[in-house]
Amino acid sequence: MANNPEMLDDARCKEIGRSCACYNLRRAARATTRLYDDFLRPSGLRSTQYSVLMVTRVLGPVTLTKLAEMTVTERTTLTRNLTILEKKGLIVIELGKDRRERQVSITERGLKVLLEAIPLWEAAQAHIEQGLGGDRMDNLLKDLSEIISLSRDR
Amino acid sequence: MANNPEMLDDARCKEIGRSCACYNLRRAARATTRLYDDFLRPSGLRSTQYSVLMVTRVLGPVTLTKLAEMTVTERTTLTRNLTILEKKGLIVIELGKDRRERQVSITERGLKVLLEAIPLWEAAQAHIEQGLGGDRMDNLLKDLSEIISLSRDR
DNA sequence: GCAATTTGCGTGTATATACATCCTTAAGGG
DNA sequence: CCCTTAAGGATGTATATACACGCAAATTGC
Repeated sequence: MANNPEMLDDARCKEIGRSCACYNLRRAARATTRLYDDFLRPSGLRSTQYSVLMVTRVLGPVTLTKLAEMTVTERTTLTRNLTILEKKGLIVIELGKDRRERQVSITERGLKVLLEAIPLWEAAQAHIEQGLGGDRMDNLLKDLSEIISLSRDR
Repeated sequence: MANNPEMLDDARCKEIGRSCACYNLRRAARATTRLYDDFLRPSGLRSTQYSVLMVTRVLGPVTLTKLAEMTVTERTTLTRNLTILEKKGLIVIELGKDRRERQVSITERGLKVLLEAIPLWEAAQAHIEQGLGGDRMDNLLKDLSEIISLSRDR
């Protein structure tokens, strides 16, 4: 493979386009996001909102920073995402004992919406899982997990 | 596995969080985007901009719609992304023979910036590729391609 | 116990993303 | 040729994302 930094030929560019982890992960993320958004539409939740709500449900009252770590999201991004869920009445954000912290919890209404959304999510997930096959799916999830770790430590 | 739509127990929620293709693809995409953005910073390009520029370089003068299909992006999203690259002088957008179409081409300046960015991209890519291993990487790219196909046909 | 540092968050700004909707141009049908 | 339909784009609005920067509270060093 030519690696001359002065070279910018067609074949080399095509290879980069084909093999770029970031490009292809982003493309796949956009594609699946549209699929899941489509299925989730009746619930009024977008894919991101569904995920954040579900993680909040699992982690119970949890700080913003912890939630950001779990979801691999910038704190400042999550602040804005949470504001939307709060306005919808699906979560509450309260001051912790440590008054710098914000404790995030799901509300009754949030649980109700989540319960409605789960079958919709399952339909989207089944579409992908059945198409890809269980083994490939498990493998993919492991690879994605590894990719996250690799991207973090540098 | 319990599948009762009334159930919302902890274990089931955790399983959903662990296995959701959309959630995990988005997390991985965010993680890699930060990594690649970090490496690409000296070039002044973000990951998305680098990708669009590279695809434009490969496809030559290409219409907006075609570019949107390739990158799995909404036409309306790409319109805005391209505007930024145009303002930077890295691409030009011209009317085609069919005057509804917009023909997108990379400029000399765009080629120059791309040439600077490629070694930076290679460093980021190497970090992932070496960490994951060539075989797993190839496999991942195939899976992502399949995921895109699956997400499209419904 | 106070000053310096660290930790946890929010805001300003820019980019990225998509849907609904509208405009313009091309293609077809008679 | 005109009318209808389809195709290609742009704009309005909302959400998603991240970095630089600033603020307040907690922690640490001495």
